[in-house]
Amino acid sequence: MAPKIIQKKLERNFYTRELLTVARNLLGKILVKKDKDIIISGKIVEVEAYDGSIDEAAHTFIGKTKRNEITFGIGGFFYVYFTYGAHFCCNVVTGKIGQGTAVLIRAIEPIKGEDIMIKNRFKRDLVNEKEKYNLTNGPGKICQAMSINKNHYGLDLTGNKVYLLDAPEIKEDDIIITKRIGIKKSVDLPWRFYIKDNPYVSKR
DNA sequence: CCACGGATTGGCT
DNA sequence: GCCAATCCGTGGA
Repeated sequence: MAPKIIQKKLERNFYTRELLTVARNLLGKILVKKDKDIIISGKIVEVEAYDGSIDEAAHTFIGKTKRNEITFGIGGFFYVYFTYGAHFCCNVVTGKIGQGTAVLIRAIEPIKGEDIMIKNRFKRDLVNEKEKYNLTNGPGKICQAMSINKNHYGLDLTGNKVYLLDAPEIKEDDIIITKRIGIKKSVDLPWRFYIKDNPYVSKR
């Protein structure tokens, strides 16, 4: 019998490290949302880092506000924000108290509950192969697929509603680093990381 | 295939 | 009042 892979929840010390280290190491980890007995999960395949101390695109560049205050706490909490009057996006808070650093999760590859994600996104069955990848290849799409919203703001990722499972590190050669997308300020920082050739990455 | 613009809430100046 | 860490539909090549 094949050995069962033990999936261990990431602990506080994973998140309290430096922003870009956490961002890169988030690739391949499993994002899980548990609501009663319903589990939805997916492998993280694309992320972007944000650091308000030097990065004008970060929500924390203007300092601490009610909206972003969770990111000034210790790493390992969930920062969910609402934007464009329509979409939620989710982030992992990193670092130590007072920093205002977080990693935006931009794309995941569905693992569990794909049928629920399809229903949440399209309210119907898939009509073609393309839609399969259109399920979670963007930050707003992830939140719609997983039903993540303002109720999940500030959740502790070492808790049991939303958390991350450990997984083997992605090899250096399989990580692509580029400028971030969809922003207008600090556009040249190479703080976007994604897994090479993964079909769920939001753009090539 | 690509480019463009509308939707629509809420945070901040 | 401005505008956003997005998504989707439309229209043209």
